[in-house]
Amino acid sequence: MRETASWLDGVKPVLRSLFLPDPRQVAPLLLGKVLIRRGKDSLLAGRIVELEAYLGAEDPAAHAAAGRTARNQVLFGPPGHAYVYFIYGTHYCLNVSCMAEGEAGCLLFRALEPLHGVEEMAAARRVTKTERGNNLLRRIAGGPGRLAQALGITRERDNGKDLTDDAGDLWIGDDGFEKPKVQTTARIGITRAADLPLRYLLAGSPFASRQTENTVK
DNA sequence: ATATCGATTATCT
DNA sequence: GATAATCGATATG
Repeated sequence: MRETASWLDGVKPVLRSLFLPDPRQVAPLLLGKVLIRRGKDSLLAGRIVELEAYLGAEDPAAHAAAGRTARNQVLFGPPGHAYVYFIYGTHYCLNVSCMAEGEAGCLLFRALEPLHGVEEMAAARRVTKTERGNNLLRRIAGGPGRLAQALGITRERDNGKDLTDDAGDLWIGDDGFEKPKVQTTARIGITRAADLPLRYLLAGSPFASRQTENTVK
């Protein structure tokens, strides 16, 4: 208990105003911040090393492209809130809403560097310790579906949560990490507007979802 | 190392 | 009825 409490010393929740601009402006500011999940007796945390921007009506790849629906309504709400969707019948993905109410930009969390609660996250992911070096760590949260599973994120539990509220159980903190060098590439895994350079990486991070396709555009 | 494929369901056409 | 912002397994060089 004392262990986990002390880990959060000096970690302050980010301000909602961080999420007010266009997600393309927010992404470089959000890289290097820490995503935190609090359980009853656990603290899970990882540094944000990979994000993708999704825009509004002008972005055919965005869930908001066709306007407001039951699924995507959080995107049209105030900034700094969790939009969680279920995909391929198997995976959850976490986004944070950006821009003012009524505008639907967001950022998809694509990879974390595990920082705290590694054993618990590994167990949730069912990865074993037989692998060496960063391979195990990368398999814990190196991908949008993986990081959601590592932190136990589901739509039912987390959709709509305020990620700037450190009294909640899912929030984003600033631990004073240096301003990161940012690398930009095309987005991954989409068919529409696949060429836009809207994927943002903490440059050189070994914890990104993929090590190839990381060329600077 | 890269390529291809199946899983499995909420959501939208 | 088709699709999807993924992942892990399997096959192949």
